Amino acid sequence: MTDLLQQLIADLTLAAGAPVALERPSDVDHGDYATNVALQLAGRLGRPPREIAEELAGAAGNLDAVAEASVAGPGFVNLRLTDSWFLQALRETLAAGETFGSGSSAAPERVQVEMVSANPTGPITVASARNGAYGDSVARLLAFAGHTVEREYYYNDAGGQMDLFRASVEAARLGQDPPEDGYHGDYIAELAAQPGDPVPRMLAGIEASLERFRVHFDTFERQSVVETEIPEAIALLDTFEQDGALWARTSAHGDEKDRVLVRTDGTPTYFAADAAYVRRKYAKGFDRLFYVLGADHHGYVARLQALAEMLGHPRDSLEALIYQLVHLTRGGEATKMSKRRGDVVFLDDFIDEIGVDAARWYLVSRGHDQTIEIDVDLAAEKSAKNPVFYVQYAHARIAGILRNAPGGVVAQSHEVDLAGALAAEERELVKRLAEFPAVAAEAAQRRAPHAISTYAIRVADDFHRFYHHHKVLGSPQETLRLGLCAATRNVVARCLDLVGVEAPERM
RNA sequence: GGCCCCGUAGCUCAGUGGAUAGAGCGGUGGACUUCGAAUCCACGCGCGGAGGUUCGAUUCCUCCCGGGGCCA
Repeated sequence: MTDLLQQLIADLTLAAGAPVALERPSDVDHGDYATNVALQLAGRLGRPPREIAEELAGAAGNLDAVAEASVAGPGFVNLRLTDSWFLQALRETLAAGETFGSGSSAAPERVQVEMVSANPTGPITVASARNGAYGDSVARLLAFAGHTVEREYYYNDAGGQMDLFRASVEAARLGQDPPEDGYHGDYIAELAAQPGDPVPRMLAGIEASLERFRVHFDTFERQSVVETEIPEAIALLDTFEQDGALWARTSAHGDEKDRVLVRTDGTPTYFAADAAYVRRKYAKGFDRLFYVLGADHHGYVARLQALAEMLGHPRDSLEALIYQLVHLTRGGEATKMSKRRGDVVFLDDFIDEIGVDAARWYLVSRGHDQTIEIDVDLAAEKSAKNPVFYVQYAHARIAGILRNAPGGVVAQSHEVDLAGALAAEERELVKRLAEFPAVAAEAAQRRAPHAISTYAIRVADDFHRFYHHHKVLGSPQETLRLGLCAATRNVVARCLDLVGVEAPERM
Protein backbone atom coordinates (compact mmCIF):
# COMPACT_ATOMS: atom_id res chain seq x y z
CA MET A 1 0.00 0.00 0.00
CA THR A 2 1.38 3.38 -0.93
CA ASP A 3 1.64 6.15 1.64
CA LEU A 4 -0.95 8.13 -0.28
CA LEU A 5 -3.47 5.32 -0.17
CA GLN A 6 -2.74 4.78 3.50
CA GLN A 7 -3.32 8.46 4.14
CA LEU A 8 -6.63 8.32 2.33
CA ILE A 9 -7.68 5.26 4.30
CA ALA A 10 -6.66 6.93 7.56
CA ASP A 11 -8.72 10.01 6.72
CA LEU A 12 -11.74 7.91 5.83
CA THR A 13 -11.36 5.79 8.94
CA LEU A 14 -11.43 8.93 11.03
CA ALA A 15 -14.57 10.11 9.26
CA ALA A 16 -16.32 6.76 9.54
CA GLY A 17 -15.26 5.98 13.09
CA ALA A 18 -14.38 2.44 12.02
CA PRO A 19 -11.59 0.80 10.00
CA VAL A 20 -12.09 1.40 6.32
CA ALA A 21 -10.93 -0.92 3.56
CA LEU A 22 -10.74 0.38 0.02
CA GLU A 23 -11.31 -1.77 -3.02
CA ARG A 24 -11.26 -1.26 -6.74
CA PRO A 25 -14.83 -1.44 -8.07
CA SER A 26 -15.17 -3.89 -10.93
CA ASP A 27 -16.83 -1.17 -12.96
CA VAL A 28 -14.67 1.95 -13.28
CA ASP A 29 -17.79 4.07 -13.70
CA HIS A 30 -18.42 3.47 -10.02
CA GLY A 31 -15.29 5.37 -9.16
CA ASP A 32 -11.61 4.87 -8.50
CA TYR A 33 -12.09 3.31 -5.09
CA ALA A 34 -15.03 2.19 -3.00
CA THR A 35 -15.71 1.16 0.56
CA ASN A 36 -18.42 -1.00 2.12
CA VAL A 37 -17.81 0.24 5.66
CA ALA A 38 -21.33 1.67 5.94
CA LEU A 39 -22.80 -1.77 5.25
CA GLN A 40 -20.63 -3.29 7.95
CA LEU A 41 -21.50 -0.57 10.46
CA ALA A 42 -25.24 -0.68 9.84
CA GLY A 43 -25.82 -3.84 11.84
CA ARG A 44 -23.71 -2.72 14.75
CA LEU A 45 -25.21 0.78 14.93
CA GLY A 46 -28.76 -0.28 14.15
CA ARG A 47 -29.06 2.36 11.45
CA PRO A 48 -29.87 2.18 7.75
CA PRO A 49 -26.65 1.62 5.78
CA ARG A 50 -27.44 4.26 3.18
CA GLU A 51 -27.84 6.89 5.90
CA ILE A 52 -24.38 6.09 7.26
CA ALA A 53 -23.01 6.06 3.73
CA GLU A 54 -24.47 9.50 3.01
CA GLU A 55 -22.70 10.95 6.05
CA LEU A 56 -19.41 9.33 5.12
CA ALA A 57 -19.71 10.50 1.51
CA GLY A 58 -20.27 14.04 2.77
CA ALA A 59 -17.14 13.93 4.91
CA ALA A 60 -15.10 12.24 2.19
CA GLY A 61 -16.12 14.89 -0.32
CA ASN A 62 -14.28 17.47 1.76
CA LEU A 63 -10.94 15.67 1.46
CA ASP A 64 -8.40 17.20 -0.92
CA ALA A 65 -7.82 13.88 -2.65
CA VAL A 66 -11.47 13.30 -3.41
CA ALA A 67 -13.07 14.86 -6.47
CA GLU A 68 -16.41 13.22 -5.92
CA ALA A 69 -17.96 10.93 -3.33
CA SER A 70 -21.28 9.24 -3.92
CA VAL A 71 -23.51 6.57 -2.44
CA ALA A 72 -24.52 3.62 -4.54
CA GLY A 73 -26.40 0.36 -4.22
CA PRO A 74 -27.24 -0.82 -0.72
CA GLY A 75 -24.67 1.52 0.87
CA PHE A 76 -21.36 1.59 -0.97
CA VAL A 77 -19.42 4.83 -0.95
CA ASN A 78 -17.74 5.40 -4.29
CA LEU A 79 -14.81 7.78 -4.55
CA ARG A 80 -13.41 9.51 -7.59
CA LEU A 81 -10.00 11.00 -6.90
CA THR A 82 -8.41 14.15 -8.30
CA ASP A 83 -5.76 14.25 -11.00
CA SER A 84 -3.33 15.79 -8.56
CA TRP A 85 -3.77 12.75 -6.30
CA PHE A 86 -2.82 10.52 -9.22
CA LEU A 87 0.18 12.70 -9.96
CA GLN A 88 1.34 12.42 -6.37
CA ALA A 89 0.83 8.65 -6.44
CA LEU A 90 2.96 8.39 -9.57
CA ARG A 91 5.69 10.55 -8.07
CA GLU A 92 5.68 8.35 -5.00
CA THR A 93 6.27 5.15 -6.95
CA LEU A 94 9.03 6.81 -8.97
CA ALA A 95 10.75 8.23 -5.93
CA ALA A 96 10.70 4.83 -4.22
CA GLY A 97 12.44 3.29 -7.21
CA GLU A 98 13.72 -0.21 -6.56
CA THR A 99 12.38 -0.22 -3.02
CA PHE A 100 8.79 0.40 -4.09
CA GLY A 101 6.59 -2.12 -2.33
CA SER A 102 9.38 -3.59 -0.19
CA GLY A 103 9.71 -3.86 3.58
CA SER A 104 6.07 -4.70 4.30
CA SER A 105 6.91 -6.81 7.33
CA ALA A 106 6.27 -5.04 10.61
CA ALA A 107 8.43 -7.56 12.46
CA PRO A 108 11.31 -8.83 10.31
CA GLU A 109 12.48 -12.31 11.20
CA ARG A 110 15.39 -14.61 10.49
CA VAL A 111 13.90 -17.45 8.51
CA GLN A 112 15.08 -20.59 6.81
CA VAL A 113 13.38 -22.02 3.76
CA GLU A 114 14.29 -25.65 3.27
CA MET A 115 13.27 -26.89 -0.13
CA VAL A 116 13.76 -29.50 -2.85
CA SER A 117 15.82 -31.77 -0.54
CA ALA A 118 15.61 -34.69 -2.95
CA ASN A 119 18.10 -37.43 -2.21
CA PRO A 120 20.85 -37.40 -4.86
CA THR A 121 19.90 -40.65 -6.55
CA GLY A 122 19.13 -39.03 -9.88
CA PRO A 123 18.64 -35.76 -11.70
CA ILE A 124 16.06 -33.27 -10.48
CA THR A 125 12.61 -33.99 -11.85
CA VAL A 126 9.83 -31.62 -12.77
CA ALA A 127 8.05 -32.56 -9.54
CA SER A 128 11.04 -31.35 -7.49
CA ALA A 129 11.24 -28.32 -9.75
CA ARG A 130 7.85 -27.20 -8.53
CA ASN A 131 9.19 -27.46 -5.01
CA GLY A 132 12.18 -25.29 -5.97
CA ALA A 133 10.21 -22.79 -8.04
CA TYR A 134 7.60 -22.35 -5.33
CA GLY A 135 10.00 -22.37 -2.39
CA ASP A 136 12.42 -19.97 -4.03
CA SER A 137 9.65 -17.53 -4.94
CA VAL A 138 8.33 -17.60 -1.39
CA ALA A 139 11.88 -16.95 -0.21
CA ARG A 140 12.16 -14.00 -2.58
CA LEU A 141 8.83 -12.63 -1.35
CA LEU A 142 9.90 -12.97 2.26
CA ALA A 143 13.22 -11.25 1.61
CA PHE A 144 11.44 -8.46 -0.26
CA ALA A 145 9.11 -8.05 2.73
CA GLY A 146 12.16 -7.45 4.92
CA HIS A 147 12.99 -10.85 6.37
CA THR A 148 16.46 -12.38 6.39
CA VAL A 149 16.23 -15.60 4.43
CA GLU A 150 18.47 -18.64 4.12
CA ARG A 151 17.78 -21.35 1.58
CA GLU A 152 18.80 -24.87 2.54
CA TYR A 153 18.95 -28.23 0.80
CA TYR A 154 18.84 -31.31 3.03
CA TYR A 155 19.64 -34.79 1.88
CA ASN A 156 20.26 -38.24 3.25
CA ASP A 157 23.78 -39.25 2.33
CA ALA A 158 23.84 -42.48 4.33
CA GLY A 159 20.54 -44.33 4.08
CA GLY A 160 19.37 -47.42 2.24
CA GLN A 161 18.37 -45.38 -0.81
CA MET A 162 21.93 -44.18 -1.24
CA ASP A 163 23.30 -47.71 -0.82
CA LEU A 164 20.98 -48.88 -3.57
CA PHE A 165 22.04 -45.98 -5.76
CA ARG A 166 25.74 -46.72 -5.31
CA ALA A 167 25.10 -50.43 -5.92
CA SER A 168 23.24 -49.58 -9.12
CA VAL A 169 26.19 -47.55 -10.42
CA GLU A 170 28.62 -50.28 -9.39
CA ALA A 171 26.55 -52.90 -11.21
CA ALA A 172 26.63 -50.77 -14.35
CA ARG A 173 30.43 -50.58 -14.08
CA LEU A 174 30.56 -54.37 -14.01
CA GLY A 175 28.17 -54.64 -16.91
CA GLN A 176 25.53 -56.25 -14.71
CA ASP A 177 21.85 -55.55 -14.27
CA PRO A 178 21.01 -53.19 -11.41
CA PRO A 179 19.84 -54.74 -8.12
CA GLU A 180 16.15 -55.28 -7.53
CA ASP A 181 14.33 -51.93 -7.31
CA GLY A 182 17.65 -50.31 -8.25
CA TYR A 183 18.17 -47.24 -10.38
CA HIS A 184 18.79 -47.20 -14.08
CA GLY A 185 18.67 -44.84 -16.97
CA ASP A 186 21.19 -42.99 -19.06
CA TYR A 187 22.48 -41.00 -16.10
CA ILE A 188 23.48 -44.21 -14.29
CA ALA A 189 25.56 -45.25 -17.29
CA GLU A 190 27.19 -41.81 -17.40
CA LEU A 191 28.06 -41.94 -13.70
CA ALA A 192 29.40 -45.49 -14.11
CA ALA A 193 31.80 -44.28 -16.77
CA GLN A 194 33.64 -42.19 -14.17
CA PRO A 195 35.52 -43.64 -11.20
CA GLY A 196 34.87 -43.00 -7.53
CA ASP A 197 31.82 -42.32 -5.40
CA PRO A 198 28.97 -41.18 -7.70
CA VAL A 199 27.12 -39.32 -4.95
CA PRO A 200 29.14 -36.06 -4.90
CA ARG A 201 28.99 -35.91 -8.69
CA MET A 202 25.23 -36.51 -8.68
CA LEU A 203 24.78 -33.77 -6.10
CA ALA A 204 26.90 -31.37 -8.12
CA GLY A 205 24.73 -32.12 -11.14
CA ILE A 206 21.59 -31.38 -9.14
CA GLU A 207 23.02 -28.11 -7.90
CA ALA A 208 23.96 -27.13 -11.45
CA SER A 209 20.44 -27.87 -12.68
CA LEU A 210 18.93 -25.79 -9.90
CA GLU A 211 21.34 -22.90 -10.50
CA ARG A 212 20.34 -22.98 -14.14
CA PHE A 213 16.75 -22.84 -12.87
CA ARG A 214 17.79 -19.75 -10.83
CA VAL A 215 17.26 -21.53 -7.53
CA HIS A 216 20.31 -20.90 -5.39
CA PHE A 217 21.06 -22.63 -2.10
CA ASP A 218 23.02 -21.00 0.69
CA THR A 219 23.62 -24.26 2.54
CA PHE A 220 23.57 -28.00 1.99
CA GLU A 221 22.91 -30.14 5.04
CA ARG A 222 23.63 -33.87 5.27
CA GLN A 223 21.71 -36.34 7.39
CA SER A 224 24.92 -38.13 8.44
CA VAL A 225 26.03 -34.91 10.15
CA VAL A 226 22.65 -34.20 11.69
CA GLU A 227 22.42 -37.74 13.07
CA THR A 228 25.41 -37.19 15.33
CA GLU A 229 23.29 -34.73 17.29
CA ILE A 230 20.40 -37.10 17.99
CA PRO A 231 21.35 -37.53 21.68
CA GLU A 232 21.28 -33.77 22.30
CA ALA A 233 17.87 -33.52 20.69
CA ILE A 234 16.38 -36.47 22.55
CA ALA A 235 17.54 -34.99 25.85
CA LEU A 236 15.32 -31.98 25.18
CA LEU A 237 12.20 -33.90 24.19
CA ASP A 238 9.23 -35.18 26.18
CA THR A 239 9.95 -38.94 26.06
CA PHE A 240 8.97 -42.23 27.69
CA GLU A 241 9.98 -45.89 27.39
CA GLN A 242 7.58 -48.60 26.42
CA ASP A 243 8.03 -52.12 25.06
CA GLY A 244 11.77 -51.55 25.12
CA ALA A 245 11.60 -48.60 22.73
CA LEU A 246 12.04 -44.89 23.39
CA TRP A 247 9.09 -42.75 22.36
CA ALA A 248 8.40 -39.04 21.94
CA ARG A 249 5.14 -37.95 23.49
CA THR A 250 4.10 -36.11 20.33
CA SER A 251 0.42 -36.86 20.96
CA ALA A 252 0.55 -34.31 23.78
CA HIS A 253 1.68 -31.72 21.21
CA GLY A 254 -0.88 -31.97 18.47
CA ASP A 255 0.21 -35.14 16.70
CA GLU A 256 -2.30 -37.96 16.26
CA LYS A 257 -0.10 -40.48 18.09
CA ASP A 258 3.27 -40.89 19.79
CA ARG A 259 6.36 -41.64 17.70
CA VAL A 260 9.24 -44.01 18.23
CA LEU A 261 12.66 -42.37 18.52
CA VAL A 262 14.87 -45.37 19.32
CA ARG A 263 13.87 -48.93 18.40
CA THR A 264 14.19 -51.93 20.72
CA ASP A 265 17.45 -52.85 19.00
CA GLY A 266 18.89 -49.45 19.90
CA THR A 267 18.88 -47.92 16.42
CA PRO A 268 17.37 -44.46 15.98
CA THR A 269 14.43 -43.89 13.64
CA TYR A 270 14.19 -41.36 10.84
CA PHE A 271 12.02 -39.36 13.19
CA ALA A 272 14.96 -39.12 15.61
CA ALA A 273 17.01 -37.60 12.79
CA ASP A 274 14.13 -35.19 12.12
CA ALA A 275 14.22 -34.19 15.78
CA ALA A 276 17.96 -33.56 15.63
CA TYR A 277 17.52 -31.57 12.45
CA VAL A 278 14.75 -29.37 13.87
CA ARG A 279 16.82 -28.74 16.98
CA ARG A 280 19.85 -27.85 14.86
CA LYS A 281 17.85 -25.36 12.79
CA TYR A 282 16.54 -23.49 15.82
CA ALA A 283 19.99 -23.60 17.41
CA LYS A 284 21.30 -21.68 14.40
CA GLY A 285 19.06 -18.81 15.48
CA PHE A 286 16.12 -18.93 13.11
CA ASP A 287 12.82 -17.45 14.25
CA ARG A 288 10.85 -19.37 11.67
CA LEU A 289 11.39 -22.58 9.75
CA PHE A 290 9.79 -23.34 6.42
CA TYR A 291 9.53 -26.86 5.04
CA VAL A 292 8.47 -26.95 1.41
CA LEU A 293 6.78 -30.30 1.00
CA GLY A 294 4.79 -32.13 -1.64
CA ALA A 295 1.22 -33.05 -0.78
CA ASP A 296 2.29 -36.65 -0.26
CA HIS A 297 4.17 -35.50 2.85
CA HIS A 298 1.31 -33.70 4.55
CA GLY A 299 1.17 -36.43 7.19
CA TYR A 300 4.57 -35.34 8.55
CA VAL A 301 3.53 -31.82 9.41
CA ALA A 302 1.90 -32.50 12.77
CA ARG A 303 4.89 -34.44 14.12
CA LEU A 304 7.35 -31.78 12.94
CA GLN A 305 5.33 -29.09 14.67
CA ALA A 306 5.17 -31.28 17.76
CA LEU A 307 8.98 -31.32 17.74
CA ALA A 308 9.08 -27.54 17.50
CA GLU A 309 6.76 -27.26 20.47
CA MET A 310 8.66 -29.78 22.58
CA LEU A 311 11.84 -27.85 21.86
CA GLY A 312 10.26 -24.72 23.27
CA HIS A 313 9.18 -22.92 20.13
CA PRO A 314 5.67 -21.97 19.01
CA ARG A 315 4.34 -24.79 16.87
CA ASP A 316 3.38 -22.37 14.11
CA SER A 317 6.94 -21.07 13.93
CA LEU A 318 7.55 -24.26 11.93
CA GLU A 319 5.56 -23.81 8.78
CA ALA A 320 4.99 -26.50 6.21
CA LEU A 321 4.31 -25.14 2.76
CA ILE A 322 2.38 -27.89 1.05
CA TYR A 323 2.11 -27.87 -2.70
CA GLN A 324 0.07 -30.28 -4.78
CA LEU A 325 1.73 -32.55 -7.28
CA VAL A 326 2.58 -31.95 -10.90
CA HIS A 327 0.95 -34.18 -13.45
CA LEU A 328 2.72 -34.31 -16.74
CA THR A 329 1.05 -35.40 -19.88
CA ARG A 330 2.56 -35.89 -23.26
CA GLY A 331 0.25 -35.65 -26.19
CA GLY A 332 -2.69 -36.03 -23.81
CA GLU A 333 -1.39 -39.23 -22.19
CA ALA A 334 -0.13 -39.31 -18.63
CA THR A 335 3.58 -39.97 -18.29
CA LYS A 336 4.81 -42.14 -15.46
CA MET A 337 6.70 -40.36 -12.73
CA SER A 338 8.79 -43.19 -11.32
CA LYS A 339 12.38 -42.08 -10.89
CA ARG A 340 13.67 -45.62 -10.70
CA ARG A 341 12.23 -46.64 -14.02
CA GLY A 342 13.93 -43.82 -15.82
CA ASP A 343 10.83 -42.67 -17.69
CA VAL A 344 10.36 -39.46 -15.73
CA VAL A 345 10.77 -35.95 -17.07
CA PHE A 346 13.91 -34.29 -15.79
CA LEU A 347 14.10 -30.59 -15.08
CA ASP A 348 16.93 -30.08 -17.57
CA ASP A 349 14.91 -31.67 -20.36
CA PHE A 350 11.89 -29.59 -19.38
CA ILE A 351 13.98 -26.42 -19.51
CA ASP A 352 15.47 -27.44 -22.84
CA GLU A 353 11.97 -27.66 -24.23
CA ILE A 354 10.28 -24.54 -22.89
CA GLY A 355 13.05 -22.39 -21.38
CA VAL A 356 13.77 -21.31 -17.82
CA ASP A 357 11.44 -18.32 -17.90
CA ALA A 358 8.37 -20.25 -19.03
CA ALA A 359 9.19 -23.15 -16.72
CA ARG A 360 9.47 -20.96 -13.64
CA TRP A 361 6.41 -18.95 -14.55
CA TYR A 362 4.36 -22.04 -15.27
CA LEU A 363 5.27 -23.75 -12.01
CA VAL A 364 4.32 -20.84 -9.75
CA SER A 365 1.49 -19.16 -11.62
CA ARG A 366 -1.06 -21.44 -10.03
CA GLY A 367 -2.03 -21.66 -6.40
CA HIS A 368 0.17 -24.12 -4.52
CA ASP A 369 -2.96 -25.95 -3.41
CA GLN A 370 -3.80 -26.62 -7.02
CA THR A 371 -2.63 -29.70 -8.85
CA ILE A 372 -0.75 -28.61 -11.96
CA GLU A 373 -1.32 -30.36 -15.21
CA ILE A 374 1.22 -29.69 -17.91
CA ASP A 375 1.18 -31.12 -21.37
CA VAL A 376 4.89 -31.06 -22.13
CA ASP A 377 4.36 -31.08 -25.87
CA LEU A 378 1.83 -28.29 -25.69
CA ALA A 379 3.98 -26.18 -23.35
CA ALA A 380 6.89 -26.43 -25.76
CA GLU A 381 4.84 -25.88 -28.89
CA LYS A 382 2.93 -22.91 -27.55
CA SER A 383 5.65 -21.26 -25.58
CA ALA A 384 5.29 -18.08 -27.61
CA LYS A 385 1.70 -17.86 -26.35
CA ASN A 386 2.68 -18.24 -22.73
CA PRO A 387 1.55 -15.29 -20.59
CA VAL A 388 5.12 -14.88 -19.39
CA PHE A 389 6.06 -13.49 -22.79
CA TYR A 390 3.17 -11.08 -22.66
CA VAL A 391 4.55 -9.63 -19.43
CA GLN A 392 8.14 -9.70 -20.64
CA TYR A 393 7.10 -7.95 -23.82
CA ALA A 394 5.63 -5.10 -21.80
CA HIS A 395 9.03 -4.71 -20.12
CA ALA A 396 10.97 -4.85 -23.39
CA ARG A 397 8.57 -2.43 -25.03
CA ILE A 398 9.02 0.10 -22.25
CA ALA A 399 12.78 -0.37 -22.39
CA GLY A 400 12.59 0.47 -26.09
CA ILE A 401 10.59 3.63 -25.47
CA LEU A 402 12.97 4.77 -22.74
CA ARG A 403 15.94 4.15 -25.04
CA ASN A 404 14.34 6.52 -27.52
CA ALA A 405 13.60 9.20 -24.93
CA PRO A 406 15.42 12.50 -25.55
CA GLY A 407 18.91 11.98 -24.20
CA GLY A 408 17.73 8.63 -22.89
CA VAL A 409 16.78 10.42 -19.70
CA VAL A 410 13.62 10.20 -17.66
CA ALA A 411 12.77 13.15 -15.44
CA GLN A 412 13.17 12.91 -11.67
CA SER A 413 9.95 12.23 -9.86
CA HIS A 414 9.45 15.82 -8.67
CA GLU A 415 9.80 17.08 -12.25
CA VAL A 416 6.95 14.92 -13.46
CA ASP A 417 3.89 17.13 -13.76
CA LEU A 418 0.42 17.29 -15.19
CA ALA A 419 -0.10 18.66 -18.68
CA GLY A 420 -3.84 18.71 -18.97
CA ALA A 421 -6.37 16.24 -17.65
CA LEU A 422 -5.29 12.65 -17.18
CA ALA A 423 -6.73 10.10 -19.58
CA ALA A 424 -8.70 7.12 -18.30
CA GLU A 425 -5.91 4.70 -19.30
CA GLU A 426 -3.37 6.78 -17.37
CA ARG A 427 -5.48 6.79 -14.24
CA GLU A 428 -6.06 3.05 -14.47
CA LEU A 429 -2.35 2.37 -14.85
CA VAL A 430 -1.42 4.56 -11.87
CA LYS A 431 -4.01 2.80 -9.74
CA ARG A 432 -2.65 -0.54 -10.83
CA LEU A 433 0.90 0.44 -9.88
CA ALA A 434 -0.29 1.81 -6.56
CA GLU A 435 -1.68 -1.63 -5.72
CA PHE A 436 1.72 -3.25 -5.91
CA PRO A 437 2.85 -2.79 -2.29
CA ALA A 438 -0.38 -4.37 -1.03
CA VAL A 439 -0.14 -7.20 -3.57
CA ALA A 440 3.47 -7.95 -2.58
CA ALA A 441 2.63 -7.81 1.12
CA GLU A 442 -0.32 -10.15 0.78
CA ALA A 443 1.58 -12.55 -1.46
CA ALA A 444 4.30 -12.76 1.19
CA GLN A 445 1.83 -13.24 4.03
CA ARG A 446 -0.10 -15.91 2.20
CA ARG A 447 3.08 -17.55 0.87
CA ALA A 448 1.40 -17.21 -2.50
CA PRO A 449 3.71 -16.18 -5.34
CA HIS A 450 1.01 -16.88 -7.90
CA ALA A 451 -0.62 -13.63 -6.78
CA ILE A 452 2.41 -11.86 -8.25
CA SER A 453 2.15 -13.46 -11.67
CA THR A 454 -1.58 -12.80 -11.78
CA TYR A 455 -0.99 -9.17 -10.89
CA ALA A 456 1.86 -8.84 -13.40
CA ILE A 457 -0.47 -9.81 -16.21
CA ARG A 458 -2.85 -7.04 -15.15
CA VAL A 459 -0.05 -4.50 -15.09
CA ALA A 460 1.09 -5.53 -18.56
CA ASP A 461 -2.51 -5.41 -19.73
CA ASP A 462 -3.04 -1.88 -18.40
CA PHE A 463 0.25 -0.76 -19.88
CA HIS A 464 -0.37 -2.18 -23.35
CA ARG A 465 -3.76 -0.52 -23.36
CA PHE A 466 -2.30 2.81 -22.26
CA TYR A 467 0.41 2.55 -24.88
CA HIS A 468 -2.02 1.75 -27.64
CA HIS A 469 -4.14 4.81 -26.94
CA HIS A 470 -1.52 7.41 -26.15
CA LYS A 471 1.63 8.66 -27.77
CA VAL A 472 4.47 9.04 -25.32
CA LEU A 473 7.38 10.65 -27.15
CA GLY A 474 6.72 14.07 -28.61
CA SER A 475 3.38 14.49 -26.86
CA PRO A 476 2.66 17.50 -24.60
CA GLN A 477 2.51 14.99 -21.73
CA GLU A 478 5.87 13.45 -22.61
CA THR A 479 7.49 13.95 -19.20
CA LEU A 480 4.53 12.55 -17.31
CA ARG A 481 4.15 9.61 -19.66
CA LEU A 482 7.83 8.77 -19.57
CA GLY A 483 7.51 8.79 -15.80
CA LEU A 484 4.57 6.44 -16.09
CA CYS A 485 6.62 4.15 -18.33
CA ALA A 486 9.55 4.16 -15.92
CA ALA A 487 7.33 3.39 -12.94
CA THR A 488 5.65 0.57 -14.83
CA ARG A 489 8.99 -0.89 -15.86
CA ASN A 490 10.15 -0.93 -12.24
CA VAL A 491 7.05 -2.75 -11.06
CA VAL A 492 7.07 -5.27 -13.92
CA ALA A 493 10.77 -5.98 -13.39
CA ARG A 494 10.18 -6.53 -9.69
CA CYS A 495 7.26 -8.88 -10.30
CA LEU A 496 9.31 -10.94 -12.73
CA ASP A 497 12.22 -11.09 -10.31
CA LEU A 498 9.95 -12.28 -7.50
CA VAL A 499 9.00 -15.32 -9.55
CA GLY A 500 12.52 -15.89 -10.88
CA VAL A 501 11.91 -14.72 -14.44
CA GLU A 502 14.20 -12.39 -16.39
CA ALA A 503 13.09 -8.92 -17.43
CA PRO A 504 14.54 -8.49 -20.93
CA GLU A 505 15.58 -5.13 -22.41
CA ARG A 506 14.93 -6.51 -25.88
CA MET A 507 13.11 -9.53 -27.22
C1' G B 1 -11.85 -46.69 7.65
C1' G B 2 -9.22 -41.78 9.04
C1' C B 3 -6.83 -37.32 7.23
C1' C B 4 -5.25 -33.51 3.32
C1' C B 5 -6.09 -30.87 -1.51
C1' C B 6 -9.40 -29.72 -5.54
C1' G B 7 -14.56 -29.24 -8.35
C1' U B 8 -15.55 -21.67 -11.46
C1' A B 9 -16.15 -20.47 -19.48
C1' G B 10 -14.90 -25.73 -24.64
C1' C B 11 -9.47 -26.08 -22.17
C1' U B 12 -5.78 -24.24 -18.26
C1' C B 13 -6.66 -21.26 -14.15
C1' A B 14 -7.50 -16.24 -10.97
C1' G B 15 -10.99 -14.53 -7.44
C1' U B 16 -10.27 -16.52 1.21
C1' G B 17 -17.91 -11.79 2.84
C1' G B 18 -19.82 -7.20 -1.58
C1' A B 19 -22.28 -4.13 -6.87
C1' U B 20 -23.20 -6.93 -13.68
C1' A B 21 -17.77 -13.44 -11.03
C1' G B 22 -12.46 -12.23 -14.25
C1' A B 23 -7.65 -13.57 -17.35
C1' G B 24 -4.93 -16.64 -20.92
C1' C B 25 -5.56 -20.46 -24.66
C1' G B 26 -8.94 -22.08 -28.50
C1' G B 27 -13.07 -19.71 -32.18
C1' U B 28 -15.02 -15.32 -35.31
C1' G B 29 -14.43 -10.31 -37.25
C1' G B 30 -11.62 -5.74 -37.26
C1' A B 31 -6.86 -2.13 -36.36
C1' C B 32 0.25 -1.22 -38.48
C1' U B 33 2.92 5.54 -43.89
C1' U B 34 2.53 6.20 -36.25
C1' C B 35 7.52 5.75 -29.83
C1' G B 36 8.27 -2.30 -30.65
C1' A B 37 1.47 -5.56 -34.13
C1' A B 38 5.12 -10.90 -29.27
C1' U B 39 0.23 -5.41 -29.36
C1' C B 40 -4.83 -3.40 -29.36
C1' C B 41 -10.46 -3.51 -30.18
C1' A B 42 -15.25 -6.21 -30.67
C1' C B 43 -18.36 -10.89 -30.15
C1' G B 44 -19.97 -16.32 -26.44
C1' C B 45 -20.43 -19.61 -22.46
C1' G B 46 -19.67 -20.66 -16.08
C1' C B 47 -19.47 -20.95 -9.59
C1' G B 48 -20.83 -29.91 -8.78
C1' G B 49 -25.61 -30.52 -5.49
C1' A B 50 -28.62 -29.57 -0.94
C1' G B 51 -29.13 -27.12 3.59
C1' G B 52 -27.20 -23.35 7.25
C1' U B 53 -24.82 -18.62 9.14
C1' U B 54 -26.31 -12.70 7.42
C1' C B 55 -28.23 -6.95 5.04
C1' G B 56 -25.28 -9.77 1.36
C1' A B 57 -21.98 -16.42 0.05
C1' U B 58 -17.91 -18.60 -5.55
C1' U B 59 -15.79 -17.24 -0.58
C1' C B 60 -17.51 -19.33 6.09
C1' C B 61 -20.12 -24.12 8.44
C1' U B 62 -22.61 -29.17 7.75
C1' C B 63 -23.97 -33.16 4.61
C1' C B 64 -23.91 -35.51 -0.25
C1' C B 65 -21.68 -36.40 -5.19
C1' G B 66 -17.16 -36.41 -8.17
C1' G B 67 -11.41 -36.15 -9.02
C1' G B 68 -6.40 -36.54 -6.81
C1' G B 69 -3.09 -37.69 -2.67
C1' C B 70 -1.37 -39.62 2.17
C1' C B 71 -1.87 -42.89 6.28
C1' A B 72 -3.77 -47.30 8.32
